[in-house]
Amino acid sequence: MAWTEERVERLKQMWNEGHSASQIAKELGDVTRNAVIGKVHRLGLSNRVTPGDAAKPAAKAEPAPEAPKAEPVAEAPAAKPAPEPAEEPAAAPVEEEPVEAQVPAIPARRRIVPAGQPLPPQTSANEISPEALENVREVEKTAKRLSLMELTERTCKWPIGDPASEHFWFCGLAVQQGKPYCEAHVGVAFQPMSARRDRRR
DNA sequence: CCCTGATTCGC
DNA sequence: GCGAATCAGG
Repeated sequence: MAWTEERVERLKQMWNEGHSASQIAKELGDVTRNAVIGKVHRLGLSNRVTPGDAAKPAAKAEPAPEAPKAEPVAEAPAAKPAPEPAEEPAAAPVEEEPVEAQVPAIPARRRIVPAGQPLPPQTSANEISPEALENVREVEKTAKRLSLMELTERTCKWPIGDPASEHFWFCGLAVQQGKPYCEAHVGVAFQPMSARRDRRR
């Protein structure tokens, strides 16, 4: 199918609205995302401001053979439109991003746990947001209940139940890209440092 | 592996 | 002009 004015118009609109090339392709029909991207470029659109895409150096295939000079670019600290958490990691030198807890929040009830493995993380209710916890409970009802052997790189590895009992399995839902857990579990597994300090005592 | 956009180049 | 193939990155 050709690029009629109508379709081009639709393309422009959607592109400017922030839809991805594949989304646009699906919407228009009879075109691949490649076709859309190609058209976008020929139309001179392209570098729109995609949320989540702070700064993308678009150089690669044909790097200028010139000596790479370090330019003293006055780069703004990239004011991210993140109106979500009003959390401030105190006045700490931000190295990368608010350090996340790499390990599921372990219950502080270790002392009453008989010898053995630590309890599965989800068995405790600490300072995680109630909504998140509620969400997790709901999600766990639909868990795939995978065994260790059934886990793959794209299945949520959040443990559910007592590892020593028969009623133990892994969530198994689709993981959030990059993360080891599904969305719901990522929500309770990764806490900002600020929220973790001084739990005990 | 899923996805994103960017670029190249034969058509 | 078109877009598949490919590349680069998340």
